[in-house]
This record gives sequence, structure tokens and C-alpha cells, in this order.
Amino acid sequence: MKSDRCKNKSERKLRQVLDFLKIISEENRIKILRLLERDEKCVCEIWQYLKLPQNLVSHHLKVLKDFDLISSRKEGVKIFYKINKKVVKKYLNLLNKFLNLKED
Amino acid sequence: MKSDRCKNKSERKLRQVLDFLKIISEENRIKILRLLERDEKCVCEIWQYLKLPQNLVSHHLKVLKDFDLISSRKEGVKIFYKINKKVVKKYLNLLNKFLNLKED
DNA sequence: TAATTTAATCAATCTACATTGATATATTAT
DNA sequence: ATAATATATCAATGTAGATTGATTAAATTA
Repeated sequence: MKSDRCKNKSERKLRQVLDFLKIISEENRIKILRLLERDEKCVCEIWQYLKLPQNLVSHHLKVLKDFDLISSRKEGVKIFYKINKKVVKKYLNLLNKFLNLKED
Repeated sequence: MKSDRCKNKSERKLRQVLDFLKIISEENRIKILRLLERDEKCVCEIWQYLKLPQNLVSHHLKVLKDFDLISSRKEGVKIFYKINKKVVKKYLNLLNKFLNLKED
């Protein structure tokens, strides 16, 4: 994940878009995002549903959380994750604008 | 690039979206796409503008073309590439729907 | 024909990062 | 306190694919 320290606005936007794309272009991560679309889920639900090892899911959740695409809430032993819809939307909009094809 | 042969529609859409994301999440490729947004360019223009080796650009152009995001036209020694706006739009729409966050 | 320019191809290397296994930590229950 | 459950972390490995160098092919010009 490259840093944000770069000269101009356009370069910074490119970085943001690329970082976002790198994150969601991973199969398991995009599946996790889709799974969290409806409602929050604890880690055990996620890895059981996606049939993935627990530590792998935990790893991907960290990547998603570090990028603020999801957030978590602790309840007893469990940790529930939910999608940050606004943030995801923000990046989707950024991508759309970035690749915006004016006329057709 | 995984193939399309999979059971249901939703799975097929996931594949399409992922393949698209893998392709455009590469820095040089997304730069090439942006460069072609306005008008067509020959390979030599592209690699000189992006300051990349010719064979590297040629390689990325092939990836983009194989996925039908761009197309080419030969004129003498030169080969001009242009973006397939409709196709790019198609995949952007697919991604948006795929990650569509209904309510806010 | 030979020389030059443009682009593609191929094999080799390098790099990022996904995955796995083992272990650690925290919470709850007995 | 011990056991069981849920999650996170860390080091090691594996792998996809980006990059590079060398070569080839095709068109153009001298």
C-alpha cells in the first residue's frame, strides 16, 4: 500500500483509487465485503460461511479495516464486523470519476 | 485470469468483476487507460509519455486488449490503441451493482 | 538491398502478497 | 483455576504476475 505523500491532487487520487482497487480485487476480500453488505457478522460466521481458515479471514479483515472499509464492535468473546457503506461509496465514486468516460 | 465456466450467474458476475479489477488495479495499466481516454495513441507515444520501457507497455496493452478494454488500428509501422468506452462502462456498472449498497 | 523504426514475443528474474501453521491473547463457562 | 471458544499475530512458504533483456517481425526509408 503506497503512501499518500505525492505532489498534486491528481496523483493523490490515483494512489487512493489504486489502493482501493488492490484491496477489493482480492477474491476473498470482495466476498467478505459482499457478505457484510446486509448486516454485521462475527469472524466465526464469516470464515464458516466462506469456508476459509480463521486466521486468513482475520488477516483480510485487518486489511479491510486498516483501509476503513469496515469497522468492528466487540461483544463478549466475539467481534462483529460491519461494512462502512459511506467509505465504500466514496471510493466507488472516486473510481467512477477517475475512469469517467465523458461522451459515448 | 480465471475462466468463466462456473455454475450460476452470481458466480459468473463475481469472476467478471474480479478479472476486471485485477486488470485495472495495476498502476501502469490504469495510467494507460487514462491516457487513452481522450484520443487514440500509438505505442511509442504511450511509453514515451509514461516513461516506461516499450516491451512493458506492449505487454500491458495486450492484457488490456485481451480483456477487450481497448482496441487497435494499424497505420503503417504504427499501431494506434483506443479505449473501448462501452466495455469499460459495462464493467464499471457491473462493479457498482455488485458492491451496491442499497440504503445508507 | 540494407538500415531504421515500431511493436510483439519469449524466457528469466524479481516482487508483492496470499496462504498456512503455530502460537498468543482475551473472554466466558465450569 | 482450568477448559473451551473466539480472534489476532507472526514467521515461513507459495504463487501470480510485473518487470527486464534479448530477440523477432513487419513496415518504411535510403
